[in-house]
Amino acid sequence: MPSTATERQPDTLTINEAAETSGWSPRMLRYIESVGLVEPPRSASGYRLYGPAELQRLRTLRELLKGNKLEIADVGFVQRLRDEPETDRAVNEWLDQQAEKPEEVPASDWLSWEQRKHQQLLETSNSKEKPTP
Amino acid sequence: MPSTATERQPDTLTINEAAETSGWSPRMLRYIESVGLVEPPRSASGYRLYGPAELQRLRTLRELLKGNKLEIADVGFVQRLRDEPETDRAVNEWLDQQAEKPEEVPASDWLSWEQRKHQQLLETSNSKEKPTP
DNA sequence: TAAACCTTCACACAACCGTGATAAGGTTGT
DNA sequence: ACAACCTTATCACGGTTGTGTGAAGGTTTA
Repeated sequence: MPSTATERQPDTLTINEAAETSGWSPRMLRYIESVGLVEPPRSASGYRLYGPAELQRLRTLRELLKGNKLEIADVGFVQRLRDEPETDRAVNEWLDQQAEKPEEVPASDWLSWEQRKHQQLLETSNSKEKPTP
Repeated sequence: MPSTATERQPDTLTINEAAETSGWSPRMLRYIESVGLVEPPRSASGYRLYGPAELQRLRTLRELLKGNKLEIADVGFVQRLRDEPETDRAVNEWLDQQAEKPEEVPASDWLSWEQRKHQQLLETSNSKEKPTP
């Protein structure tokens, strides 16, 4: 039989294989995908195909969470703050208000930094579509 | 009777008064304090004393949450990221890994921005003690 | 075709979050 | 001294997170 378009690449793993080599359970791989942290491509019939990049992300995610006392939702929240610079700016402004001992910190430093940051964010973010998984 | 050191300033409110004028319930004022977002000073006998600054923060917090679909814990988490620049850096690096289409974005921009950011953070953060409430 | 995968959906459950209510006890003010 | 506050601590309860288990059904492969 000739090779078709749906043929599996040599180093793409299916979900149970990826689960074994990454340490996550299949259930958690689906959950992590639903949160938007590691979204593997799909085969023509809908199977998740984990490649080396996804496996690497899954392993480093594990270390990230364990090493910093973080939860999956926390990382998802930071991702949301990147996608919504206005929200990020609003929260940071509110927190700045707290530290506002006006004679100690000019605060314009913080503001200009925030502005640079979001400008970079907009310049850098290219093609962030979520095609309704 | 002569004035003592514990005499209340004219524009400091006790918790129930602060609750009425801020819209939060007394319960939530204690909760918000436990999360570390608005920590009013205490009288000699332990009563919370809300001044104009605290009331302002409580009102803007309300708007912040409603306007951005945020929860109290979310704001607390951003505060934690400010207190722990290493954690913030770790999460952002992990998220950068995802967007790493190396031929499109130099990524050194992002890195240098992150470095500027945390340098500013360190320079700016002065006297952040939490005296075990 | 039948086993062994995969898919989504749903029930379950401990742990925590936001919130109220309530109890037991100290403080303030008249 | 007594009412009206304040304090901390606890029970409660619906909602979310992180996780397992299982059902009902498509796909791959021997």
